[in-house]
Amino acid sequence: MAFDNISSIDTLSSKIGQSASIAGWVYNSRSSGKIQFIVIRDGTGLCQCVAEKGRLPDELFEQIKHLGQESSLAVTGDLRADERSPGGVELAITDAQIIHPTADYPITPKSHGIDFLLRHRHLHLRSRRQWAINRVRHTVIDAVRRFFNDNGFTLIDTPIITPVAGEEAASLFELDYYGQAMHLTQTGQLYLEAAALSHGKVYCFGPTFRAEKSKTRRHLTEFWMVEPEVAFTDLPGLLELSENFVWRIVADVLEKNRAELEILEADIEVLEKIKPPFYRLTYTEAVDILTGDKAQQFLAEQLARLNSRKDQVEKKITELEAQQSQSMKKWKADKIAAELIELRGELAELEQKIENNPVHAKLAAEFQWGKDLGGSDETIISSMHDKPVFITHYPRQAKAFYMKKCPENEQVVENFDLIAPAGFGEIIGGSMREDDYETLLERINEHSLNPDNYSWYLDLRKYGSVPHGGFGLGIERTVAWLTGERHIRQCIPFPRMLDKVYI
RNA sequence: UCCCCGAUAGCUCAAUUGGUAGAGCGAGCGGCUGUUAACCGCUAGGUUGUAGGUUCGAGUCCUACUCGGGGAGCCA
Repeated sequence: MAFDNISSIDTLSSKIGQSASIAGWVYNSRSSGKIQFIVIRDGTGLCQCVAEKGRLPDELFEQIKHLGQESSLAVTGDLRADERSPGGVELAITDAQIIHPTADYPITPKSHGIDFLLRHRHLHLRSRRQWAINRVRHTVIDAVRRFFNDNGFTLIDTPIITPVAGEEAASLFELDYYGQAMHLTQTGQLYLEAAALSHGKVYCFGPTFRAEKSKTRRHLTEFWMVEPEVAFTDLPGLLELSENFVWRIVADVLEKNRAELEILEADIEVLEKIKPPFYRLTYTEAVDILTGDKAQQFLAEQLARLNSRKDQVEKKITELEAQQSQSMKKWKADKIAAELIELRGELAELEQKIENNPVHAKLAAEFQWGKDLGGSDETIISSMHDKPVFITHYPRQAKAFYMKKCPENEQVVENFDLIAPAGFGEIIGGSMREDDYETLLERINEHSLNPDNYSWYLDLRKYGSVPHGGFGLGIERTVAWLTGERHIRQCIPFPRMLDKVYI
């Protein structure tokens, strides 16, 4: 069989009534004596293929019957519309070529633990959920590039190997560069500022590395970040740029990946509401919310909801366990056992949240003006809103040396974070940059940094300095937010995590 | 670095008070012409993470370690 007559599955619905060939892998198969159903995936979709005894050679029928999951094959047959097929189109097999029969595929159609799946990441990428997430990721990245390219930005690639830290954080991966200590980049920003004074509007997009000891669902040691930098702008201008940018990403994903979002059970209705203007809070206002009655009340309500759900789940578990002790049909007993496993999982998760709730409430209530907002604080603010929230004007002492002091209040800087709604948390961090030579030098000294390491960066303030600023958006966090995936390790094909690289 | 939880068949999980380690999926064989994580029957599959301890007896209790998950701090 030549492959030049192969149709991709996503084009089959326009060919109903015709004969077609597809090539792919066995996603699932069921046999029923003289009729077999094989669901084939080809990277563009799923197609249920039917082998009916008599319509194809007996020998082939037997071969197909014994095909394991993920066997590769090409099949030819007649296309017909059928509601019972997953894609609405069904292929009645008349011929097939088995390309590579597979036995003992490790990832079965039943559930698996995360450790097992990550050890089999090379195969896990074929699963429906991972497939859908990676398609959304593709759209997000495409939207990012299109947005900037369509709006007069020039792509500037910044180095991955850098001699100095972008921010003073010590948690960088160190590299032996011909005997000299270098680091893997944690931001392209400083270089981008140089480029912005050449092109006006620039962006960089690439992998970023952080050696922080953060073991949470929001952290990876290697992740992708896009960073625009704009000359002649101000903080309101940056906020407007960010919200239009995020809006475009959401709109593109909604337009191009509706099917994927449905597979992922993402909340499409909520995403459709994501339109500018986003909410704007200052850091001080955010602190007032956190330490005020509103947040405490919100958390108390959340706790009540969690507890009532916990009671429901516990009651259900007790009921099912009681049923289990009675005699019953085997299939029913199995169903109850499966349900129990799921409920116990949910119960464990609820208990964790119930345990964390008062801790988060305490952290929020006792929050002191001047600290950076913690993960749980962001989650609270995030959960209280249905659209992304900007938080601006953080205390100077909590932020990086290059952020521009606010002219009206020198205790704060002109920066912002964008918090995704519904509890996901920060997806963007950005600021206006200090553009005055003397002030920047002061700030470098304040942070006990060596000015010699920043001489070229300081130079930018000596020759035609202008007000400028930019931000960074984390791709994996954005994908996690849009897809409803709770952990960002699922939002990059091959995740690198604290102390853990599987493949 | 700290706190909590866990480790039982290839995978997901059971195992009552400390008393003969089970089920489903997956694999193999058989049956079934409309299945949707199909179903039904049969078969194979185990050093209960490692090391020690308590006990007549340990998957279950104790100690240490290893690995994994979640969270805090820190950070994007």
